[in-house]
Amino acid sequence: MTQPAAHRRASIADVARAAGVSVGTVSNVLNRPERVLPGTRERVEAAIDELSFVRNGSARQLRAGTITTVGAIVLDIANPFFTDVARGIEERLDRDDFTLMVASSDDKPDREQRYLRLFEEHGVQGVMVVPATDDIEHLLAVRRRGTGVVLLDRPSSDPSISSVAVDDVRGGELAARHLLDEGHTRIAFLNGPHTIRQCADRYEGVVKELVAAGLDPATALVEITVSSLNAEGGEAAIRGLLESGDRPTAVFCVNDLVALGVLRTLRTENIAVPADVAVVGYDDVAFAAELSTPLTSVRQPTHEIGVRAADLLLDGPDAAAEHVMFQPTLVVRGSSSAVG
Amino acid sequence: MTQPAAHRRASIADVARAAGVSVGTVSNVLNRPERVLPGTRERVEAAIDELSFVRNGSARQLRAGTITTVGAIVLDIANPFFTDVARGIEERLDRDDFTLMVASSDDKPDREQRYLRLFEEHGVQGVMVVPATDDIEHLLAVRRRGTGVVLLDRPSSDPSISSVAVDDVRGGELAARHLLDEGHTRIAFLNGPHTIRQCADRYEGVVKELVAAGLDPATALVEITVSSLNAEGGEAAIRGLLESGDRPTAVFCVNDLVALGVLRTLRTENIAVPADVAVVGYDDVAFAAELSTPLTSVRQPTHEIGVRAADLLLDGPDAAAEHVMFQPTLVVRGSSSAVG
DNA sequence: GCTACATTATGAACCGTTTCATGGCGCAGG
DNA sequence: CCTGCGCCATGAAACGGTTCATAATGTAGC
Repeated sequence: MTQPAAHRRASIADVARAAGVSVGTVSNVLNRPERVLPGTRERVEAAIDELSFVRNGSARQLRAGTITTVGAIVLDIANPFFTDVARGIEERLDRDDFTLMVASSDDKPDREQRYLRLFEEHGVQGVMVVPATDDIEHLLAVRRRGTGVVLLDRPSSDPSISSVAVDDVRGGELAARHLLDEGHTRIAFLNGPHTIRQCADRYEGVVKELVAAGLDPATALVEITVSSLNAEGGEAAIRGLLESGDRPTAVFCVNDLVALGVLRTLRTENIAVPADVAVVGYDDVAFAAELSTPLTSVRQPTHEIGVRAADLLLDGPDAAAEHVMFQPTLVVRGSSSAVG
Repeated sequence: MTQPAAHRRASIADVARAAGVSVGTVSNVLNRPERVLPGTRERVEAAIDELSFVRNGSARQLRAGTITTVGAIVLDIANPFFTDVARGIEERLDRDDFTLMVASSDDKPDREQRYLRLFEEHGVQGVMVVPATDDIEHLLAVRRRGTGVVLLDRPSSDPSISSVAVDDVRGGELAARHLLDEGHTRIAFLNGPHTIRQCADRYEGVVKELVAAGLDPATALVEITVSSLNAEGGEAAIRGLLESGDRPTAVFCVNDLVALGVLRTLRTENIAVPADVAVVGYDDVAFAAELSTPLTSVRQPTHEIGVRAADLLLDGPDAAAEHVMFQPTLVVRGSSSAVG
């Protein structure tokens, strides 16, 4: 009945007092109940209920040092690609009774830093990061200080940091090759900033393929940087392109959300897909196949990316860094091909 | 140059020693730099860099007691509805320099409990929860112990806990009313378990509307509980329904992901939508309008839900609990109506 | 030269756990 | 009866920060 002082949470000492035992015993009840006589244990448990005691995680961790949580920092929590990866991570972590906390950097380096620091300061076992910048020096520093780091969805430029990625250059090639095969010679690429490695790599792949086909990227390719990597960004970019007058015959979008915005806009503007403009997306999210014009997209093994990343992190900080690279595949549908 | 012992992170004491000052001074440099002479400050900062010191968040928090982080526990991190809400939360938190950690309960009460405990033990300012069960006694307990709690997407049955919800009974009514207006008299409702309040409420709304129209729910309505609240769940459920032989003329899905699975399956099976079977979803996610058969759906103000919830949490633990209830709207499209 | 006061730096107390050396106690074996 | 051992419970040290009363030093005013 008698609660401890107005706003202070009950501590282990309060419980000990209430149960008439020492703090050590309460701690034992909490952590190694088998070492405590059943009678004593019950008294302590009663006191815990009575005071509705909740362990102070900070104190616990301060002393014990470790915690079975890992953090994930993704670019955009509203992008199904990243959340599918997150589900893969969760599935793997669950097996080892680890927990996952997800944070979203919103492509912003300072937000990424902030969450990174937060995770590190709180002593998580490790962090999986989709970096918002090309420079990963800050991640190396975290790694050096003993926190596990796995790069998500982008290859590591450093041998000491593990990564699970998909070959984005190849992805760009696949998309470009397909559009070339369909007869397009003027392609717009609605891309994100090149500071995001995936964007730079996909661009590189596209250019490579154009050059291989004997085209001059300077004329055959127009790259537009979207304001945000989602449907709104796609919509704004395609509108700009349409208003500019010289409309390309094909649009390659850096992800399916951007493609969604493009398709939406083209439909509103009564521009036929793929007849007037072909559209290719990236990620092959769940709804891509069900759109009014089913979306051609570059598929990545999302779930598997998450699982492997968690694998690597759980291998522990002393395991040798590994660099997993998956290959993307192209899924052709109606948005880019009459046959699709 | 001389790093501290092999695997121990540098502590404030190490920094103090290296800089030739006391620990108190280091702490001041960290927290109130203006109180430290520039010269001293620089020496300390140099030592911090040198030792690549990172504050121990647990120790800091143990003493300081507070932390500017809030947690969110949603049912499914891969559901755009929840991540849109999360973005709303983030946007609001950002203004007050709070950070958000998201966890996914996967509809599982024990996972919800686990994350809840994790958040509470680590002393977050508050938690926003989409409860996986009808019983929220455990949330009340958290609240009583001084951690802020806001119910997300479901009304609070308790006056002491704030909530930001959308009228789900009304949502069910809107969907049912619409299908009745379209002439359907045998409706399948692919629903989640009634332990999830939203599911129970939407069911109630459907039944209400059927009764109001003079129909007997026992014959006019068949409720099927999906195995999971996503496309796979929807697919499995509709397959079961098709195989059972007596196919209803309309399917109402508890969310748009389930509806996506249904649409996908119906297309594969060459069943015309809405001619053979009408489909209505819930949430009006971004892609709903762009599907091959644009999806009729009950729209909820996702972003606004997140913003308001964060508002309430940031009001502090002593503010009076508030119960915000938004009204859903029906967006009619081609999946349920020829005119849509 | 002395006092009053402002500015900086100090170091010990404290936060709430876990851990571990220590001690009390009962019991079996000799 | 004594020894040795196993079982429980104890209480203090330790984790790494923050905070605060206090000390040291410098400066201004009289």
